[in-house]
Amino acid sequence: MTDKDPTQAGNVRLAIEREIFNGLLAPGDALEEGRLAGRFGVSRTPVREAITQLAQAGLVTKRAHKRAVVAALDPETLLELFEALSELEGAAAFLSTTRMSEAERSELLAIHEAAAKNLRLNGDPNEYADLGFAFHQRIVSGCHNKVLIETTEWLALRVLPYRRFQVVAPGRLQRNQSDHDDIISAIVARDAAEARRLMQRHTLEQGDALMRFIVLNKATHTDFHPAALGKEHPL
Amino acid sequence: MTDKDPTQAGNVRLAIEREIFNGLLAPGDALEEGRLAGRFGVSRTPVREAITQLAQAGLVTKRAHKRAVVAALDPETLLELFEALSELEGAAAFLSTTRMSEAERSELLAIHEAAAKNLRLNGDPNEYADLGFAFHQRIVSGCHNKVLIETTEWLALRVLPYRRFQVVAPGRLQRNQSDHDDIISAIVARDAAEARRLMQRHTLEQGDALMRFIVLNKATHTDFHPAALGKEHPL
DNA sequence: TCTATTACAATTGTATACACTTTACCTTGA
DNA sequence: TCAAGGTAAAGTGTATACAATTGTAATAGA
Repeated sequence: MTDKDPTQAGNVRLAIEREIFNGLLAPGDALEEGRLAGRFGVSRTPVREAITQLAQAGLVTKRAHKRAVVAALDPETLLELFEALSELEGAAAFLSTTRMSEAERSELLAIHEAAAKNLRLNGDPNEYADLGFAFHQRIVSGCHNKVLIETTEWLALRVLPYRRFQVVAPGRLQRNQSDHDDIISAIVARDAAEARRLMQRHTLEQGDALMRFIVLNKATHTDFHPAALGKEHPL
Repeated sequence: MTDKDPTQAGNVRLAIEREIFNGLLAPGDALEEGRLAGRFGVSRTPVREAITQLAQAGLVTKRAHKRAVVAALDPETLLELFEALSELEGAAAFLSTTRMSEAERSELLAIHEAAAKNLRLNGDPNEYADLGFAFHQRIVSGCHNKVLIETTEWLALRVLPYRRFQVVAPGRLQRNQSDHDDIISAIVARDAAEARRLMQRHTLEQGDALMRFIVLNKATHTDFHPAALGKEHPL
């Protein structure tokens, strides 16, 4: 357990969050307070508090007197999430174009080039996914608006368990990289409006690609479980 | 207490929320669990759960072993909130222009005209404020994207205690109404891009106007307390 | 055999008790 | 008088016990 947060409720919250992202807890799984309490060696109280926080964050759904379950995103909500996210990331790109410090800009460029190199040399797709995530994250944080950053990351958190699997679609990596190329160009040219337009379209297309992948594979939520997906798709 | 939500934690949460918006609880005020429990006639447990939810929503801040306090928005954060909100409301306006049903559009027009009439006849400013809020709210809900709607309302909630006082600035009402005029025109003309641009600028200017009002009056957060403001500004 | 009703088990919601941390005040010394 | 330390009071964090609600399964009736 992490020792960063002094309160057990916080630790439990992080632990559950981690299990959701790892896939140990898949969307749809029930979160029983008693069982979790036993598993983490605490009483139900901090577990309950952790679940309350996660519910407010949208990662789990919770109705009165019913078991909390890991939020299962139906396709419609998933699309809505990406649409909203695309607007926020587009806005962030717009602001970042003029607000990023020189250091931030060069760091973003370094990440982009590392991703390009990874792609050229057929590197680890997992590493490429991480670099892609870092790319988005840096553009968002570059807008220097804490509220906007928090809000964007809040939404990104909810699609994170799904977003990882977009890269398995054929040709997605190249398309992704060329999108990033264009976005970088706009930022370097200080064309904020163009950066917004490209970033928004890019994120929206990520969502569409993921949706296609889901529909084509008739995949249910649990199929995204890393344990169930790991063998077929060496991500 | 509302009987809609069967759980007491939910009731307490709504009650505290209401007190924050009413001004009974001003930004900076401490939320003591024991005292609130006594006041609402419940134990500390549901109160604590309610506070956890409010903290996650950003309405109160809470650190380990310290008393939770109603979130006090410093001017910088307030500006950031309006900037983020302007992007979201702009995006909603863009989408609503093409997605609103005919019924929704005519309802929006009705609200707008009621506001115009109120202004022409020097009606109750309080009613005008409500109509203005409804105007924004309808444009947001018209985008038919639940995630975007929730996110926008989540941010709007945080500025709500402050947003009401913008109208006291001289000439704000007329300017506000003419902005709404232009937005309506763009929506009626199905010019989504223009609707976005106008809506975004409008919300951003609302924030600026509020900021000016704050700075000019050297107002601290508690000065926004309705009880302290009510006499001077017959809102 | 199927359906509905009822009793019971499992789980959540709330209250209370206790431990730990922080805060405030008071004492004590210079 | 003021600073420093300590002690008590207040408040939060957690555990446990109990109440209330829901899911479930078994039984009775058609």
